[in-house]
Amino acid sequence: METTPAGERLIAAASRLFYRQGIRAVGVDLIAETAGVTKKTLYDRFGSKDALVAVYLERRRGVWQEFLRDRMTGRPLVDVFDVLADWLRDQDRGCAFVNAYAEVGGTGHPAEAEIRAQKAEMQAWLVARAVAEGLPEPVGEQLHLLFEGATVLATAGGVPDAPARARRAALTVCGSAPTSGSAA
Amino acid sequence: METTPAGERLIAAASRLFYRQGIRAVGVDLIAETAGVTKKTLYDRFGSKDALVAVYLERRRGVWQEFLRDRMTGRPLVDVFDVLADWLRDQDRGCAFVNAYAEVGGTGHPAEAEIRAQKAEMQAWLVARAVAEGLPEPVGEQLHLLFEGATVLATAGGVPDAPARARRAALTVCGSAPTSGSAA
DNA sequence: CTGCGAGTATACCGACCGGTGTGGTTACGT
DNA sequence: ACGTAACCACACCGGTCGGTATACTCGCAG
Repeated sequence: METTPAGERLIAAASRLFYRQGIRAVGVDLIAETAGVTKKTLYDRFGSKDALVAVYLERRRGVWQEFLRDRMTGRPLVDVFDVLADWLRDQDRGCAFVNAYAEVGGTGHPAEAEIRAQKAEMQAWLVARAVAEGLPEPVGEQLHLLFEGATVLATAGGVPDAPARARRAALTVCGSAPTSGSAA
Repeated sequence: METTPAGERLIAAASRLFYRQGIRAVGVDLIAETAGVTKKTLYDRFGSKDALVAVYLERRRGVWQEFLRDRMTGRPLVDVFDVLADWLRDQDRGCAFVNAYAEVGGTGHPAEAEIRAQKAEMQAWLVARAVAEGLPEPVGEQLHLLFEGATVLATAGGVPDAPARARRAALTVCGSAPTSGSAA
């Protein structure tokens, strides 16, 4: 989605507001006002609030993926949990896609495709990296479970060190770690 | 929270509607109408929509915990992921507490306490069961990560067999399983 | 110099939001 | 017989919702 300068300001304003306050909690009037733009411009660019929501998620998907790639170059896969911890320091409302699903899931909203796409993209990335380190594909999928679990527990669960716990679990799952005290 | 017959019908209606459509998406008029009750009664019983939301989550916490205890008696801890899969067959909108956090997180909403309480309760239960099976406490916490991850991926992620994957990961974490093909 | 895309400002729409107020009816406990 | 809790019906409140309409200005490319 490319757009005009006013369109960019609208996306920026909507992104901040949607993430911090939720999608339904933010009205189009507030978005337009925050962007220093009239409602007319919003509807000229995006056609509807729902479409703007989809663009918001599409952009956020790109931002996260770039952050991830930048921070992970040259580091072992388990460091993905340290990168997550860093990300969550600023993004204290958790996963925007999980949050969006909570609001629009199962309604046929255009954002649903973006949500599924982000989860699929993340899983594909983890599996690819796992395989590159000589690990079997299912291990990459299991790391994805730990990754999503850590995100949820660090935010909604109020467990700040969830990513660190996930890292330790990941070492076990990857086979390079202590298998607990009661290994049969 | 105990209440009158009309109050119970309101909680039942609110629970169904909040879970399926989201909290902000459901108005008090609809809740009252669905319960076959006037708005006045709703406000006489609960005082505000926010308070009703908190009661909704409080009740749901109890329902899940009962479901969990019933289904898990006499079964090994890893079966918790089978129980989750069963639960999610009906509850296809995922975790009500994660969803609620998406809508009210960080706003001082009375529901926040209930959300945190549910996650703490679930973790405590897993840790207790893990310890009872001779596993160290951190393993119980790691199972919690897998549990939350599986819930998210099975719903928002569109990965129906996420609980099954989590079960396999759990076997590794518990130390009673294949440690992947490339164990150093 | 003209046409057009991007933007401004403002006013409006019907519908719905959470919440309150008034008044009346039934049932039960004392 | 009286008070009270629980409910009903209905009407009302100011505010906000997503979305549309009209009319005007500016810069730029043909």
